[in-house]
Amino acid sequence: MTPEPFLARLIALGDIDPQEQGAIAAACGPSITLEANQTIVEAGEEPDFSVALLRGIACRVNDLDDGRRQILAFQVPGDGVDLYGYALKKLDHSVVTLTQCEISRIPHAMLDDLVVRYPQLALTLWRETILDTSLMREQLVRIGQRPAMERTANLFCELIHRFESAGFQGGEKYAFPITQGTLASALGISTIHVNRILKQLRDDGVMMLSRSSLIIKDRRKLELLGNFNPAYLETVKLHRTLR
Amino acid sequence: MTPEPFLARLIALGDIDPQEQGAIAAACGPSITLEANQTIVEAGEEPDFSVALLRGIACRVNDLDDGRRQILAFQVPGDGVDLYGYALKKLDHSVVTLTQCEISRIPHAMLDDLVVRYPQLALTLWRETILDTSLMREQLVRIGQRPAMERTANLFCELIHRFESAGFQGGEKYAFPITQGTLASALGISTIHVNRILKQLRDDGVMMLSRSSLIIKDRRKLELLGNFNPAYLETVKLHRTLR
DNA sequence: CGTAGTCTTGACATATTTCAATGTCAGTGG
DNA sequence: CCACTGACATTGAAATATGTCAAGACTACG
Repeated sequence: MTPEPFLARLIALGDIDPQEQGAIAAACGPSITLEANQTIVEAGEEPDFSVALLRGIACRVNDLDDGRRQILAFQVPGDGVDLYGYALKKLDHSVVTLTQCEISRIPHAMLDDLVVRYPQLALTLWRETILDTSLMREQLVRIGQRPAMERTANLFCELIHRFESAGFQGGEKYAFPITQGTLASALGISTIHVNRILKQLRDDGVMMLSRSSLIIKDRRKLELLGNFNPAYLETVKLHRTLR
Repeated sequence: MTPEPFLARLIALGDIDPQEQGAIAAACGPSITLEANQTIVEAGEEPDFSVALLRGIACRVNDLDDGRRQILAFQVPGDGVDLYGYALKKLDHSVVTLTQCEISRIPHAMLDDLVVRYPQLALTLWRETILDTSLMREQLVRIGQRPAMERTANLFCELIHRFESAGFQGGEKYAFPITQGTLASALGISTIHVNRILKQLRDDGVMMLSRSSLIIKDRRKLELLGNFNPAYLETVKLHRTLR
C-alpha cells in the first residue's frame, strides 16, 4: 500500500517531515494495475481523486476533434499525473498508459485536509505541478524551435535522464516499449519521419530503438545532436521551505 | 496602489473573502512602469518576489544558447507572471515586456505568510499557475499539430478571447503592437512565413494586422480557420473551494 | 498458419525555410 | 521641411525539410 515512488519524489521536492509523510501515505489508495493503452483520467471529467504513478510509463495527451493527438508529456514512476485536477477540478486533458502501469488514487477530500493541516505539503504538491510544467515548457521549445533530428535526440536525452532520476540505472539499455506512432504524436512529426530519424540515429551508431528496448551507443553524440542542456531537470534541487 | 486587475483575476479564480483580498492588496508593492522589450524577470535568477502584470502585454520566453527563442505564452493584465518562481525559487525561463507595462511586485516573504494563514488563497494562487499551464498545453497542441495557417488563426482567436476576458471589449479593433518577428517566435515558424500567412488572412478578408492594431473582419471565419474551441479558456469558472 | 499491428523503404507532393532584394514608416538631426 | 537612418514589412525564387502514398517485411499472438 505504500506508494514509495511518489513519496520519494515528494521528499526530493520538499522538506517533508515524517508526520507529513505518514499523512500522505495514509491518503493514498490501494495500488491498481492497468494495462497498456488505457485511460487513467479523461479530459472533461471531474474526478474526486488525483492519481500517482507508481510503475510504468504513461503520458498526458490533448486530443483534437478530428483525431489529431498531441502528447504533452511522458510520465515516469513517482509522478503525480493529475494533481492539476485537484486545483482545477475539471480536467482539460487526458492521461493514458503507454505500458502496463500501477497507480494509486488520492481522494481530493483527503488532499483538502492535507493542504489545510500542512502548508509545507501544499507547497510541495504545488511545486510538483510546476515541475511538470517545466517539462511542458521544454517540450514547447523542442517542438517550436528544433528540427526533427535535434528534436528527437533531445527528447531521448530527457527521457534517459528522467529514467535515471526515477531509479533506473540502465547503463546503456532501457526498457522502452513505445511505438514510433506514439513518438510521432509527442514530437509533432509524422510516424514515417520518426522512422527515418531513428534509422539515421541507428546508422550513425548513436542509439537503437528496437521492439521494446532502447540502446544508447553514444550518449555524448546524442546529447550533441539534441543540443541537450539538462539544467531544467535539475531545478528540482532548489526549493523554498516554510520552516 | 491597488493592483485591481490581479485582484479581480484571483477573485474570478477562487472564493476569496474580503479579509484575504485585503491581505493580498497589502502584499503587493507599488506599481512600476516598464518600457517595451524589457526583462521583468530573467531565467536563472532567484528573485525574492513574484510579479503581477497590471497593464500591457508581456510574454514568457525560453531562449536557447544559439539565439533561438520560443515564446511560451502571452500575458495580459491581471496575470501573475512568475508565481511559479515562488514555488520553485530558481526561474527556468524569462518574462519580458512586449509593450509598455505596469507591474507590481509581491515579496515571497509575504506570500509565505499568506499561504500559511489562508489555505484557500494558496489554492487559488496554485490554480493561477495551473491555468497558465493550460494555456501552455494549448500552445503545445497549436505548434505540434496545426499547420501554419490554422496555427496562426488559432492563436489570434485565443488572444482576442483573453483580451475580452481581461476587460477589453474591442468590438473588431484591438491595440496589438506586436511585430511579426515576435509572432514567429511564438508560432515556431519563420518571420517571413508569418508575413505570408498574414497576407493571406488580409487578402481573404479575415483580419488585418497593421502597425499597431489588429482588425478582425470576419471572426467566424477566423475561428473556422483556426479550428478554435474555447473550452480550455472557460475552465476558469469551475473550481473547488475549501469552505 | 494467418492476421493485425508495427516497421521499413522509396518515390513523390507539399509546406516551410532561406536568401536576397525592395518597400514602408516613424523618428532624428540638419 | 527635408534627407537620413534603422526597424520592420513585403515579395519572389530557389533550397530543404517534412508529409503523403504505396508496397512489402517483420513480429507477436491467437
